[in-house]
Amino acid sequence: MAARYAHSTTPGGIYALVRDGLARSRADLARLTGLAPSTITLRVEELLRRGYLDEEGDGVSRGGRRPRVLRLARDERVVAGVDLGARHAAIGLFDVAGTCIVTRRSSIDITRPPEVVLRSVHREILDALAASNDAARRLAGVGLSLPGPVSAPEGRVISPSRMPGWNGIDPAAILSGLSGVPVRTENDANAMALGEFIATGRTTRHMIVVKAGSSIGTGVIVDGALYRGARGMAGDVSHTSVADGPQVLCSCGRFGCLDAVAGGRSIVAALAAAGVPIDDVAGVAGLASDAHPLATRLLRESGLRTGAVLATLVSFFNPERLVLAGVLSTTEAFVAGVRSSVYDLCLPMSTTGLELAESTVGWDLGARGVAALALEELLDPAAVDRDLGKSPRT
Amino acid sequence: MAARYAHSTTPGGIYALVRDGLARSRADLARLTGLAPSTITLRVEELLRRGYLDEEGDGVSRGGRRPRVLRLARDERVVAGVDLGARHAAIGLFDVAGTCIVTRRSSIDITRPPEVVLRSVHREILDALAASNDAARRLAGVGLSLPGPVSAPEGRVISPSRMPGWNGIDPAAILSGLSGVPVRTENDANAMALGEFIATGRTTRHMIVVKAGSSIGTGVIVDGALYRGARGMAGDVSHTSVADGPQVLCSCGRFGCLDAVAGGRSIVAALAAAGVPIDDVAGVAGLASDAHPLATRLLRESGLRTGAVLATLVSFFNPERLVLAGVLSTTEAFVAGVRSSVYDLCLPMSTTGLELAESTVGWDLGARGVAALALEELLDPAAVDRDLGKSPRT
DNA sequence: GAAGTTGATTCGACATCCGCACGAAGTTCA
DNA sequence: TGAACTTCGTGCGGATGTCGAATCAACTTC
Repeated sequence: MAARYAHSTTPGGIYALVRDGLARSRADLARLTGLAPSTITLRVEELLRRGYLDEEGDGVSRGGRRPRVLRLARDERVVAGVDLGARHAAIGLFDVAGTCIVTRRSSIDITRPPEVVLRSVHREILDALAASNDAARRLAGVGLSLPGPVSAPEGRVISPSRMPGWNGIDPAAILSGLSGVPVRTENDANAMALGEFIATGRTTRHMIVVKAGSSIGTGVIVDGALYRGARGMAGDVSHTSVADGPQVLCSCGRFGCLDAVAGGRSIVAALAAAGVPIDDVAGVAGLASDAHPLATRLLRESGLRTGAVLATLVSFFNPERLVLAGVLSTTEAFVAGVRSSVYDLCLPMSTTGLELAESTVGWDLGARGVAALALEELLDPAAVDRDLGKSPRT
Repeated sequence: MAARYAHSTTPGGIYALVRDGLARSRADLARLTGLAPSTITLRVEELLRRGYLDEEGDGVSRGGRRPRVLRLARDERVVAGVDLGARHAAIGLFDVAGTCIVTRRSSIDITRPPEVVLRSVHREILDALAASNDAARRLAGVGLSLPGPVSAPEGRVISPSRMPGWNGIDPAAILSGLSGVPVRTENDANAMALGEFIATGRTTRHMIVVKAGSSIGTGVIVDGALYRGARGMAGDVSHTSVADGPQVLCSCGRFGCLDAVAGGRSIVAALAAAGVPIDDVAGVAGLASDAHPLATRLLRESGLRTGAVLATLVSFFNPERLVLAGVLSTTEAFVAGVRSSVYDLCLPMSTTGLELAESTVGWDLGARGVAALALEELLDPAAVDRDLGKSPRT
């Protein structure tokens, strides 16, 4: 968070502090930026005059005069966060203040051509917008989360194992062409990490968020910002070998990859082989909640194996939080398995002070995260600086 | 590097740019900071007047007027970088410009009590200083690198497997008490990562440096700065389980840890068991350079196993460079093993653009890195800002 | 030797930000 | 029900810092 708001003394920086909910009054801003109250007054006045900020009325007193609460100026702009899974899409609409207007789920088939999938996504967005009972609202940006590697900074899909026909595609360009608004593409685990980071008040410095669903991936927060690595591939552990795991053939051609021995898809397959045919990963969780013995055992094993890889990552990365998200982590068995492995395989020095928790946000975690990404672009502090004719400070 | 020099428009920032060799002239500073040349003139003038900087004469022309080369003001202050291994200490003395005055190695026994070891280290530093033929020089700071986990920000040694009697110790306090100067403690792999980062011009954004010696550890550079994690434990992979490794009992009580199946100590033990008694890890490298079959095979296996863990880290962290350092990585067999594993186990998307190289710096890599840490404290940009009466900018 | 480049300085104009005093609007406690 | 204290926000003068343009300086190229 320190890193993220290093430039917070510019008008755009002040704007961002309000946008992200870190400051709600002029006094907050003065504290956070270190600027003199008088300076803040001038800056805020300008932002109010230009229509970037709004006053909401008085807040609660902290023992003295009540602060005058600031918020982003309400306007008609709306961003969509779209989290595409293998078979479902989660779509959320948010106003510029980041408040959720509506979320919905719909069925898709990610194996269909990008144009087809994205056209249907676009229709869903427009439909949700129309259903929101405010004709003035208009779409101003989209964040798109995909279940596969996305290169940075280009935003292209790179060799996705579960999305045939998407390799090398730039989905942002397609969806932007359909919708006429800027689109930001991100990997699903990264989107969830960002969503979790925001949901917990942007306070965690170093965090790993695990997306345990059909496949298993991680998103990484370093120093209060999403970490993408050199090419945007950071966090992709689905083809990591699991120590002591069974030598199952993986789609990548190797044996014993995490995805192949612990991913939700592998559990579905194992259940099917045992004569328990279910539709998808959600079905596994359903079975587990009914105390289905085999499903529970498979989930626990999946957790143990996932935990084995996470243990390595925890040792290496020494995060302060490790968050479990995704369908599998809604089951007690999986979570218990992860806990067991991590605490067994990590040295105490790595796990003391480590908070290992399940995400409290539900199925729209990724949509929220990727919407924040779109908002970030829409409400660009640098653009505010430009508008106010200030050169961005170092 | 962007992150490190985000505050570079303050006097201290300008000082740091010169200190770290990124700027050698006023024109360089103007380019790097974005400040107007006139502003740079004023700032530099102040720094010259205050005795922080010096002019060295003219540099080489780039097609126009020759730049007037700036450097840190020469003074009598010297910092020591001390890299303690299990049996040897590497000591380097550096002037404030970071120029190496002298390096030397000496024998130590890290299993002896901290006070004893550090007293001998202190004597060595004073001895080296006395031998440097400049009576005016005086010690002003020490960086201390240790072969075990060091907590951050406290700088205490945490459950080191090879340093009995050091647990919970604050070596900086002891050595500071002996020498009367500030001491900074750091883990050895972190020190090497910093040394490598500096030796390659501070240009790499995301990097993993592997210290492969008696034991195996990593140091991590994120966004151009040493990454320590939540508690300073980042990079410690010595007790990570190796996929498909032999189930050797490790000092931590588990089986198949990286240290136990690939660390130099394990190779020495394996050679001894086979009737090839050698002194230490350096002996293994010696044997390998004489094409000793067993030593070579063991080194290659060690490389393969180390590479297996590194493959996971590369997938997770997506660095732009992976650097091999330490005694083992001076052998072709070990390096070949690492390369083989990494390229076998990583997806191409993680290794395209990955530079996998051996460090070009020798045995004093860690000493250089940790000396830079001491210099950083000694030549604190914030102190310069304070001295010049400027408030540090955001 | 003229033209073009690069490096560095001078100086006036301008914008910014702070310090401080002050006003506004609360809470706490006798 | 005040008095004292706290927190929040504003107005104004002045110190400070930064920039821009012009200029000088010194070298390379042709």
